[in-house]
Amino acid sequence: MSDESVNLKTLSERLGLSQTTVSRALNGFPEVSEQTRRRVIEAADRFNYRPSSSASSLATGKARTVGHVVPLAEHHMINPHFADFIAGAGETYSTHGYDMLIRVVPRADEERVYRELATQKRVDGVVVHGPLGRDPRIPLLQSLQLPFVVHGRSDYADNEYSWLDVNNRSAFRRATEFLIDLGHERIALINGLETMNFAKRRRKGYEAGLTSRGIEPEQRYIFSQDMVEPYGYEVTCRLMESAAPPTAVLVSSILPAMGVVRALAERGIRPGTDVSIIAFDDCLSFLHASDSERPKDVPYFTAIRSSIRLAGRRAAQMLLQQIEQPGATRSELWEADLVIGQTTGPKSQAASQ
Amino acid sequence: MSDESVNLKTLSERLGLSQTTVSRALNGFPEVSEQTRRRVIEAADRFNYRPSSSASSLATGKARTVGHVVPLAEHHMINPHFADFIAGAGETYSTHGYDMLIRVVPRADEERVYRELATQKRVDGVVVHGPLGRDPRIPLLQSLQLPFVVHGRSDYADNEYSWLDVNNRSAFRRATEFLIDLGHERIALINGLETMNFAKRRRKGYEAGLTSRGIEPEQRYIFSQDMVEPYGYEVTCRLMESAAPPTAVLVSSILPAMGVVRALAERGIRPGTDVSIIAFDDCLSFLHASDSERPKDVPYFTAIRSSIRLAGRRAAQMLLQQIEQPGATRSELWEADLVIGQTTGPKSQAASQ
DNA sequence: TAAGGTATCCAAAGCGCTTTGGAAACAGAA
DNA sequence: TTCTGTTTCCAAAGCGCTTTGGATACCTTA
Repeated sequence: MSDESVNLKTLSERLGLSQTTVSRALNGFPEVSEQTRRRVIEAADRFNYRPSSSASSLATGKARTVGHVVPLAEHHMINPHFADFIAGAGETYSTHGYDMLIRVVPRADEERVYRELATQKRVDGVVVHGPLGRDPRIPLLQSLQLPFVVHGRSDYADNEYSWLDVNNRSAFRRATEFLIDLGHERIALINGLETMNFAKRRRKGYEAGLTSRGIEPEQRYIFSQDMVEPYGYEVTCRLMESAAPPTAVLVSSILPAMGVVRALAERGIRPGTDVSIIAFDDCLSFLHASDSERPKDVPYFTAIRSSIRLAGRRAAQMLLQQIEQPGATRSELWEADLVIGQTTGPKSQAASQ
Repeated sequence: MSDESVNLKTLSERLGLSQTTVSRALNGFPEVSEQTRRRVIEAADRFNYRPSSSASSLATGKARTVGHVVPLAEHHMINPHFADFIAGAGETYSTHGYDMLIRVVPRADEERVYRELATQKRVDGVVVHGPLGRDPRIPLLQSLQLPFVVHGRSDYADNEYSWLDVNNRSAFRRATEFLIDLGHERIALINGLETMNFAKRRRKGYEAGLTSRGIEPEQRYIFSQDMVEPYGYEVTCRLMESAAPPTAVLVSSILPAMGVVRALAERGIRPGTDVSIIAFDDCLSFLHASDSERPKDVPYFTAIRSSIRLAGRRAAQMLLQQIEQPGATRSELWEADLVIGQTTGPKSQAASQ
């Protein structure tokens, strides 16, 4: 079928054409007749020709690759939400002929890695994950002139950059008010680490919800940690042993929420009946039924929902757009949906005493 | 500090040396004096010089990149275990100066993508995820001469290739026998999709365990689906409503196992006391406490445990080794640990009637 | 002193592609 | 017929690196 390696040179020789013409025919330039173009394309896939990516990116200066630098947390936890975001972004890249480059590095090496990616021209742009309060990566990338999109936001009032975020504040405020309207007053917040910007905004929303209904936020109901299952479990155990256990909890992710459910189950406390739970649901694929065709019945968790996979898709689109026509920074703020499931209900009589 | 773009040419001009010498100094060749080498290295990082990756891979023919092709299932589920595997592999790549390239593509495009990666010389090797019974990717990659390591195994008796796998059969056999020795007889298997090779081996192990103790496997206790949380929930609901509900369940992943717990909790059935559960635990980071320093107390799930993150690390090492000295295929079969937690116990009297 | 080794360095030829600046061929217009 | 404009193609110069095949200087040794 095909020989060793067909490159532009051998292909053009076989066709009796110059490399220029073949290259132009394949890349859709107008200065080649339709007839030869067809001939070239036909030969190209008969000989299974694919341009060497390193050669073309050397020649063009474009890598047709975007980078994702994922910091390795101290305890080597990798954010579980990451997989779905990556899946979404990856779909977009694939359909646009881009590749995804991932570097897993310790926090301390991040800056070096971004510098490397930029000066090596390894990637045409990057997606920034998990922005901090005033994230140093943002000015860094700006100074490196590397296009980027932030998934989330950082607190730079004066600084224009592209981001895609969920309105965490309003989502948590609405959820809190929803619980209060059900009669709940002692509402716990099981939040993520507040070094993450989104966690801070979520607490703000929660507090705004409480104070809007005349309830004073209390420190003993607020928790902040890595969003893993055992965290939800342990916090709930402690809360339920405490003097005035909450009648509702607001949880920053489905993962700790499952821990909450487990802790309650051990104590015979029924979610939705005895204690209400609202979780932030990133629509992680492994927590949802895989046959998406089936008509949805009432979901288990009452949740504030926003698909992280769609976010990945959209963030990737925004980045590609920015790469292809530089300069235009654009941002999007998504509202999350409040979806009523089985884990919320009016404050129970038992708990109210 | 530094000008526009420093490349080999400008750097060597500033140093008053040839490109050859500078290149050799930086790449540790012996034919350059230690003195000039130091001078070159010092200048290189003063000017923030980094060789263009496309140029060097064009010149050397090596991409210093490994590929992971992740197939997009029909229902767009991305395997949750994937994130931790990738994290492990990514660490290894980073410390060895390799990059990780990920392509998320529909199943139907996989072959084309592998061909592309190989003929473009985009990557030096690939990791194959989730091998099927007789996975066509294996002969394909062999014919493409692209180094690869399979995470898992495929059923090619005659065919030598590198793989890294957990001994799923023995793990599930041991777990089954453990349950039988606790007095259980009606043991359900909540398995993954049997198109995946590992799921088949797990069922074999389960059946071997049963028959070794004189129990006939029964179809009604065996389930096979995508390993998501709702799957465990629904199957358990059905099982518990059935005429002869199992007194123990063996679950192929922690994710459906959480669904099992949820279904039991709803019915007031206590795991470990009324019904025993053993789950296969890939040590997913988001299900474990993030402070790994803390002395472990008894884990919640009794589990057959094997860290998928370590597997990722090891698979990456094996691949890099194979890339750097081609030809040597090597394989490893890991035994999983049976870790006793709180979800197993002797068959309860209530259930035995 | 000359011959032979060795330690340093360099010019130039690729790697496989894109793209600039024509050239050739052919058409229609003067 | 000659001139201008189009269409279609090409030769050659990069892109930034590695690497081959010397060259040059500096020591040894006979």
